[in-house]
Amino acid sequence: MLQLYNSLHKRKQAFTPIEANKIRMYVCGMTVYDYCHLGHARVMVVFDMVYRYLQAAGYAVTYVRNITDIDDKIIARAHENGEAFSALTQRFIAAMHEDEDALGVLRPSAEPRATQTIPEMIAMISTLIEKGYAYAGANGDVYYAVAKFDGYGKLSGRKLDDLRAGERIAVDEVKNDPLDFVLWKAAKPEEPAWDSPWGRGRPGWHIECSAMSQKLLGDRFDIHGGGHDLQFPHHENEIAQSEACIGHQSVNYWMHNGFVRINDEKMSKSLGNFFTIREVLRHYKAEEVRYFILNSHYRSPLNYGSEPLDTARAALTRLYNALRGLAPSTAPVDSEQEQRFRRAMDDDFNTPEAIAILFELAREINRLRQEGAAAQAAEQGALLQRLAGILGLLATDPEDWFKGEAGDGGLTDAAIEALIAERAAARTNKDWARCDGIRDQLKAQGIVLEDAAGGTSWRRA
RNA sequence: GGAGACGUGCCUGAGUGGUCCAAGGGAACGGUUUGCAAAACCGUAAAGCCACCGGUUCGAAUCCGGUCGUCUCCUCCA
Repeated sequence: MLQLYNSLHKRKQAFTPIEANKIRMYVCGMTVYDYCHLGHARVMVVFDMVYRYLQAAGYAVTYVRNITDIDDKIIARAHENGEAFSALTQRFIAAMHEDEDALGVLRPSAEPRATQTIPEMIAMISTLIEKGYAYAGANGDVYYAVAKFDGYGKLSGRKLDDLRAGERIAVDEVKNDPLDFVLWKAAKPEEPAWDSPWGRGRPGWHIECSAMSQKLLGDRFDIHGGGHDLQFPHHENEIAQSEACIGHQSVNYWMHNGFVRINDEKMSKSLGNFFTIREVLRHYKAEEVRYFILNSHYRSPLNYGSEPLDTARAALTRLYNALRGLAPSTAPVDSEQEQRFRRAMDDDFNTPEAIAILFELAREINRLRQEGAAAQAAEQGALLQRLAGILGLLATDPEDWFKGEAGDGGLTDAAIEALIAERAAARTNKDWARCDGIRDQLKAQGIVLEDAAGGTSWRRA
């Protein structure tokens, strides 16, 4: 029985889908004006893990993750670059897809774009005005009247009075209430704009998600996810918009993932302390990054640094080592390990616990191997691969993982094999000096040799 | 100022009333294996009371209160 932490109620709850065996899930995606950083990577990987696990658990999952492709920052950046905003967003959408593919993130069922959902947004805003939840300002902007919505603050645990007491709310004479937020922004000349009943303009950020989720998932869906920082105001505003519009609850479970941090500080664009995914992938394999993310619980803070990534590398080396050279086989069904794996995952996606079970399997495989039980080892190997696959791990062929690619100026596979053959001859002659010389020579070039009963294998460290 | 989260070994990271003298990974130490290594297996050590203080309970890392510390949100942010 899946239990998940619902941010709306601040506790774990048993998960019950709206429709039996089906799940509709929406996650707030990226605003595409720059390369994705590790914080984005965490959202991608975490919800990819959720998506994979829910499917493995037997649900038919419709997973929607939007793309915000119109926004102030996009307009500003395009202006700086002297290019059309659509050219900018197209480029960064492509880059985002490259990063996702590298990280083994499955494409969502749908990736709606804000600019392709404008009519739905306009319709929704119109409904909100009709129902008295929104009003058009004198300047052509349309605002949501926060005070009109009774449940405002229920997700983020805020009270209107507390918000008003905050010093950071700017006074704005166009708004009836400083807390009101914009649904439609009148366009300045030269800015991208769409026609609307309130004049040419563009949608506010919050209405985008309400409209896109409703368009693709309907008035009521199961799970809504996103980064923890979106809880307020973005998700709070989404609730206000969607629920005022349809007249009932729209999302059953809200999930928020924790931040990636640098030296105990949130990694963010505004702080400037971020690493892009592609930067990190120059030093580490994508699977190491994925392991690093999944090795802590999705709601915990995650500190980025070289040590945890190195640890991830060592951990994956151990797991792949267990799989190396195993014959293809069929995994046992409903084994004790699999049950425990599922129990861990059912407990609000406890991936660290689930990963611990992968290591137990690795140990078991190595043990069986030593005992000469090759067939059983292969079965457990198949199980290890299947369970890891639910996390999007261990999908690479072990040989490829270990051998990787020869870097610039590095030894080719053939050159390495030749030296190993030469060393094998020296071994037969018990010419240990020559043997060790070759091994040291290779080691100096990042090649590690491992002698086993069946012969010598090697890996790029 | 308001709201909230967190504080577990050398590092990382689970565990949220008894099965915990606390999982898993990394690092360390010993043994087996190896020509020697590496990898692997077996084992050991490492958290003297799970930030600190007090309370509830037959029993707490786990619940409650306080203290200290760290972080987040209240402005765009995943």
